[in-house]
Amino acid sequence: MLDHLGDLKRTHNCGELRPDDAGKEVLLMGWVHRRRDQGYLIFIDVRDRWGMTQVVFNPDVNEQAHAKAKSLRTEFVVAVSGTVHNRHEKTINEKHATGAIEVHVNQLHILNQANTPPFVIEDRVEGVGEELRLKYRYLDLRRPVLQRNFILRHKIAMKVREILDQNHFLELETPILTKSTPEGARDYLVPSRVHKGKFYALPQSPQIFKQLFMVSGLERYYQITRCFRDEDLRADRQPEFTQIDMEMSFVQMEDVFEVVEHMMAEVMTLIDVDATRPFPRIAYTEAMDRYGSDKPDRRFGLELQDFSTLVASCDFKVFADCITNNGRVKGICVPGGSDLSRKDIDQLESWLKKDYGIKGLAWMKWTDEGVAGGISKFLGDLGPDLFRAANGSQGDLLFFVADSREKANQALGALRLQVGKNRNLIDESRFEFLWVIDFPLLEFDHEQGRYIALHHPFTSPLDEDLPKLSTDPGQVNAKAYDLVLNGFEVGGGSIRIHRRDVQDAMFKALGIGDEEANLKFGFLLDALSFGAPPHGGIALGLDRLVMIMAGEKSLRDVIAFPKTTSATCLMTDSPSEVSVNQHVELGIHVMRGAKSD
RNA sequence: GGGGGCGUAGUUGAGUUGGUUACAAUGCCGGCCUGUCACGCCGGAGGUCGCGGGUUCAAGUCCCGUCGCUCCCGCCA
Repeated sequence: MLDHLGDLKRTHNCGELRPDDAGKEVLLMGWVHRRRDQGYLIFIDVRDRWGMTQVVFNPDVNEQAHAKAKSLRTEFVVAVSGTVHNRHEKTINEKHATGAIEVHVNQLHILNQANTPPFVIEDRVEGVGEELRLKYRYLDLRRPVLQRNFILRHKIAMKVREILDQNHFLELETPILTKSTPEGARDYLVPSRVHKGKFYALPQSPQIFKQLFMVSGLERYYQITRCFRDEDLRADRQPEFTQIDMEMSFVQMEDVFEVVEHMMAEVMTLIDVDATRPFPRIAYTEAMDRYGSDKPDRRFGLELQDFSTLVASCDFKVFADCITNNGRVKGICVPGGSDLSRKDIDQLESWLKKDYGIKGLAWMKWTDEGVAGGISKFLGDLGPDLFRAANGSQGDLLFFVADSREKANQALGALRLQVGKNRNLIDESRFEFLWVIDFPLLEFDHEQGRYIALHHPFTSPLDEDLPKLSTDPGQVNAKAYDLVLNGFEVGGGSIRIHRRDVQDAMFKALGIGDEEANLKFGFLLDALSFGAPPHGGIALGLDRLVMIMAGEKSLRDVIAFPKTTSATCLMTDSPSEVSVNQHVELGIHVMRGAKSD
């Protein structure tokens, strides 16, 4: 029989009672975490968001409550009132903050029953399958580890708002139902009932709207807002995610860096990390050359080495020919890597060949008997020279990739990360911020036969590169920047184009004609012609930031109701089919089994 | 779109070369227990081996297909 809540009121939460509270009459509410029925004594751990408190049912204290407690099961919702007692020395539980006290219950209210949960509500349930956890997400979210993540997420959002408010930013909202734009990620579309055959798009980011706020003279904007991108998922990519979106007027890159670094440093104090400022900066090309990545993880070394000059005229044809064909011979030196087995190396090689299209992964070891194995026999005296060039020492292993600069960088960048993980070279206690700057404005898309914006089409070119926009677009650098933390891109932004003539030139370079530009972005172009101030900003990925700060490996652990890798929700079973009536109302005809190219 | 891993009691896993009634832990149910805290002890229930097809005298095990979860490549201005 269930009890009503009535006018019962909590006096304390389950995490706060201490020996000082001994003697107090208290009332706790929460879930039955665990039941230990000793026959005479019944111990129950009552759990709420704040912690866990042991309550004791003793027939000598209250026989009725003791009898009622017999029926309690895991996850029942209870209210217990009783007296706080210090535990005997021998029975103190050091594992819990409340472990020195217990509540002797004289009244038990069972507020709700519970089915046996499909998995134990415990932190150490690493084994529970993702599928179950997602289906019963509300139970998964009862686990203290996940609750900690969301408490941290809340604190981060609060801190962000606090700092931005201090810096005179206004929190402003932008539409969720908006206009589909070309360029960029695939849009999620929403059909219009009123205008059949027409669609809204969910925002990939509020990019254009925040620029319009600047035109409006609101000067400083921010928003913690949802963004949507219909692309395939990864551990660090969900179809809907949250950005800390910011924009400021009358600023240069340095002003944006200043605000963001200040904000991030404050945010990091929430996990007792002291972020050293200013954050280091690295040019995009240097990042690619040294780390093989535009988001380098600087918590460990293993930097890429360029051996091209050394091997240019060597006898090993693979290397020499590669250099002759304008390629690069690069590599990484793995400290102590001579213990890698042939099998380990073969696995790495076949992975890199498949995923990064390189022709092969060469290697050699510096063993007790000198440089040996792999390609060392083709290199002769050059072997030791290469180890020296890479600052290697005995016991190390050198990996080589001979390919185009881009492919070599990309493959070695992936290898560097893999080796760093496999050999535990990454110090998880470190938090390394990094600005990546000097991005190219455009990159040539061979499939489309035109330039596309590397960042987005509203990114300002460097002032000095402006003339090259019409003559040599590929050589123009952008006023764009990414914020990288521990190998994740946690933010990206730019100084925007605020002049109509420059925006026109940009669209021209992108091969977007006047007509198309007007159709897609006419309102922005108009706005730029009414006195738009110089402005710029950034968008920070809140989910990724929380994930990294919480020490989690997946975005799913910091998003309350995340999607699976196939973009479904196992709890609500969305997406789902809708009635034909709804199709008709929206003017939609569904083509089953239709395939796009 | 492509590649890898996983799928067996409620849950997490084991299951040999294809061979009798599919195993363990935990959870669940019942009983016992006055200091437990991942309580303990005794007993019990619990299975469409993801799904479909094939090979075979015989399939959890081999083959083909398919679905789901997951990691990666492509994609993600």
